[in-house]
Amino acid sequence: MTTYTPAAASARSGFSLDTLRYYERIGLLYDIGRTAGGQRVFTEDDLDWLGVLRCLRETGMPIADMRRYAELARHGDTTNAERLRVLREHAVELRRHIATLLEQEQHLHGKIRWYESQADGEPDPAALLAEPAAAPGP
Amino acid sequence: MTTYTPAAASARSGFSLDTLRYYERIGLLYDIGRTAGGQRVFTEDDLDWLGVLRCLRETGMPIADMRRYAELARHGDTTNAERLRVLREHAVELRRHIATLLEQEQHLHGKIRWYESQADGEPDPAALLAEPAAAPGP
DNA sequence: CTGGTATCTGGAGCGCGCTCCAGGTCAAGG
DNA sequence: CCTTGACCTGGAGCGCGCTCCAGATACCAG
Repeated sequence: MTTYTPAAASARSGFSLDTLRYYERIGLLYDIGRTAGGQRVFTEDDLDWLGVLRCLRETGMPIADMRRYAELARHGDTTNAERLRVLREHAVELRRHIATLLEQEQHLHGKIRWYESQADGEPDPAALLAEPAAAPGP
Repeated sequence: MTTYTPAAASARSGFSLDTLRYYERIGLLYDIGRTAGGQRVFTEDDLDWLGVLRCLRETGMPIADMRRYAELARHGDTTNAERLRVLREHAVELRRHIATLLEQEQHLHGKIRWYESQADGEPDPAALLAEPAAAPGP
């Protein structure tokens, strides 16, 4: 069974060493193996779990919620239904977030187009009176 | 010319009073009018500008960058080209961010489907040996 | 065995983006 | 007028998610 040193786990997961230790301390990582001397030993499964953490983290789940999820995961398959609930709720949140980003992206491109039109029509002095802070349209 | 009290500006912009004051202190808001007694008076243009700030903020632009943008805006139309550059760069960042969110959303739904399949096929004991931490597919 | 690098622990510190507070001033209704 | 609620300033405090540090220990190549 392949195992990984902390440095390797850090490289593969993309989390810093300090973050890995921090995650263990606060309960996001659990049952991490140790050598006789007390150094951490990461397994493939640990790396898979870190992948899950990365997904949740990157999609904006707060650490507190991730702790709840980790707690459920630690308690075995009897918590599957609850875990499903958590993930579904998070997916809804995520969708909302993406939606507002897409919306604001439109505004942003509206402003960009406005500036582009300014660059093109530069010699027109009347255009300079327009309000750059305002959205280009009504 | 319509003007707004701080409370009204807060309500319309969605920023708290404290945030509006904070934004003025750090230079995101500038040339905000005052009454004889020193109370702020917001104009329509100020609210438009707050809309811009909201867009940039919600799309994840750091305050430091917004200050740069505000500084440019404060210096009139001669900075249009630079402002355009800033917005374009931000739009690229934003696109990248949305892309990773959409990607991770797929992972998330993959995990959700996995849990759903567990719920359905519950009586199969072999399924319980599968690793919930791992992504369902390759 | 020895030296050098990797890792350990507990705890302090940091950067960001607000948010709250104290102690006072302003403005509008009665 | 006078009260009452909105607003003012400067500065401290906070929640989050790490990140850094000191001082000690573990592992491994030579």
